Amino acid sequence: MQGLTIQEAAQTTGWSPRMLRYIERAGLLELSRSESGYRLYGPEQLQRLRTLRELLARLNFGLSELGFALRLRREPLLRAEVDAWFDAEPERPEHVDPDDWLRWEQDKHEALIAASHTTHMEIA
Amino acid sequence: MQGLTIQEAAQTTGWSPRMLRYIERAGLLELSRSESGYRLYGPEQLQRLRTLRELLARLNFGLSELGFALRLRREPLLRAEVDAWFDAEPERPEHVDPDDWLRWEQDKHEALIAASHTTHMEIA
DNA sequence: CAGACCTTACCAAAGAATTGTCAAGGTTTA
DNA sequence: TAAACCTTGACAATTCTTTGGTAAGGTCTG
Repeated sequence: MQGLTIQEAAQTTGWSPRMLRYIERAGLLELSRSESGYRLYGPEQLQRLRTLRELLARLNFGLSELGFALRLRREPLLRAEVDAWFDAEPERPEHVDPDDWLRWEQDKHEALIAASHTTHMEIA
Repeated sequence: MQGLTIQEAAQTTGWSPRMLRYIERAGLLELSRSESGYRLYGPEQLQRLRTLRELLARLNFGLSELGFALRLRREPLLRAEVDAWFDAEPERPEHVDPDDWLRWEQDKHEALIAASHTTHMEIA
């Protein structure tokens, strides 16, 4: 039987079994199955799961967001429409006070979603 | 004073004033401001707001997801890491039962997140 | 100056995503 | 066969996002 069972995989990756199923369900990891339907985690899957943990923690986003990134790669139409929306007619806003981009100390949670946009735009 | 005020913009776009501020805060729309700090919505902004409504409804995703798409374009590092994760060593899973991809009638909410991956993969 | 706007900040209701847990039933292994 | 796994499905606690208010104070217009 090639690969670890879900419980073993959980131990070595730090995810709970519940989450491992969730991640699979979200389309973020493909698994092989044993004859009888058991999930089988190989070295590559384990590696990806560990990397995943790191990514989410380090870059500050969640599974649903990664799920959307996946949609963007799998659905060219979606990708196109989203790109189109972003690229539409920027029409220079005249009055963009640089203050607006430093005024980053505000509402408890609205700050969070906003913060994500600057997270990796260091002082530079 | 070039542009509609937030209340007027709300009326013609279908968003609430609260949401218009939220959208701006999320980095999804840049606005000019009047001398005294009032948000000014020009025709382009109004158009983008209407399009946005459509997009979200039609393609079935939310502001946070679009926010993440924005991060992906603005933060090349993030983009690179996410791409790298997706592209890592696919290691063919031997046993991918096509049933797994039709067994789409399940858990009340887990079905939803999963469904997003097939939404636009018609019968074809 | 009064009324009707606007601003930001905060609190909280409603919804959705995340995560645990348990039940009913099949598999593996000692 | 019994213990210790696995499967899927469901319910539910927790947490995060989305959305609406409301308060305190500034602006615009009559």
